[in-house]
Amino acid sequence: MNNKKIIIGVSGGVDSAVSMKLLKDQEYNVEAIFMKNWDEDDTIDVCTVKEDLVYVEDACNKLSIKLHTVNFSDEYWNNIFLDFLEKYKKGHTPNPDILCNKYIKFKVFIEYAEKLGANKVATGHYAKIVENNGTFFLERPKDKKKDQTYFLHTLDQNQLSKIIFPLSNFYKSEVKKIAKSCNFASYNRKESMGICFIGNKKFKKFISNYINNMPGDILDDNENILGTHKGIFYTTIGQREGIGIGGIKNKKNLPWYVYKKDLVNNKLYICQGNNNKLLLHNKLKINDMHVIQGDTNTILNKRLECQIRHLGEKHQCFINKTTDNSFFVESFLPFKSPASGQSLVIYENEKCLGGGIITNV
RNA sequence: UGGGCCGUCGCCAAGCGGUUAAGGCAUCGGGUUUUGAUCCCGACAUACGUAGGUUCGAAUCCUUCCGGCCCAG
Repeated sequence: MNNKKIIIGVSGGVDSAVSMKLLKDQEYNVEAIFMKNWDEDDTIDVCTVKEDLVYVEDACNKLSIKLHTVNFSDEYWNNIFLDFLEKYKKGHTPNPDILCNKYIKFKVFIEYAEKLGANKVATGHYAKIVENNGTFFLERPKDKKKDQTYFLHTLDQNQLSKIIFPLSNFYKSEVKKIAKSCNFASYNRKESMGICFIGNKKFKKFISNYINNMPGDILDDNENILGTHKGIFYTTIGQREGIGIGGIKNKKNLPWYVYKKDLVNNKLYICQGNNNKLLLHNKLKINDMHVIQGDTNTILNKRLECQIRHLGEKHQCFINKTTDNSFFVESFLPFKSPASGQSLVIYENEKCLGGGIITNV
């Protein structure tokens, strides 16, 4: 039993608590790690870390699992947050949670687990890992509505070989039932959302602490000035909320969406209607392409599927290499409001093949 | 200064004598979502530029004034 030592990363939510329980049932020697990746004194207010820890301790106690607490704030700051800020300052919209999985949850965390004598780690992600003759594949989980492969597409063979996702064949509803039967305090806890270190609903306020926002013009596609924005960094492509443009004479009664940001002139361009052509793009340029298995040639010139956001619309697509070593992804169904900095993730049936960063359109 | 038009929620905008004064946008609150967004649901004018009048009854008719626009000048 002791050679089946596994370290599980826990968050305080039901998913990781139930994952512990499932691993325990499989007679693993389970120990838990609660990662702290942010020093809460830097956040705006709400410190959820303490509260999370209460739930974690509750589950660990009920399962008699040893709990370790680690602080990866420095690693997080250096590997993720600085990059995150850098991208934002360039007008991109990065996805820190993807980087967090790549550099923290499945790198620093694995290294730490190995020091504790475990050769396997687990998390409560909804995703599946399948091994075939020594090659590991990342696949969509049973519960398609909770599919988190989008956030995990940067993992490599080495990482996948060490990970177990206990929830790969469970529906969320089943997980909740198990949590209830185990009497975990977290069983009906509200899901936490938003970037891990910010929490929900505070994004603009948060980002303004790190980036200077200057007011500027809001224009339509004919260069008519429609209003003033509070700062171009507050916004992202496809955004509706917060633009503050009301009804305008001789314009349609449709909401306005950001379709372009002009960093140089600090101008924000908006258009009306969720399906406005200005928001739609059939071809995206992708950088930093990562492929989970094999090399990037394996994804070229064949019909694949991709999505540009978590749980987003699935696009049939073809991928080509560009002359400058980037990739073009073409889709018949246009991508709606693609934002540079966001990730495009590629699939073939149930398999997640990898993905890259949208650079421009 | 003559002539014409117009002033209804933060913004657009219906209503033209009896309506609980449409609707959209914005905003706010909630739901969905381990990024940013999107999306969904809910809230949101006892009040119709002002002061009088007509009428059983006015945002709707008349007059005063205030404000804005257009054409003449």
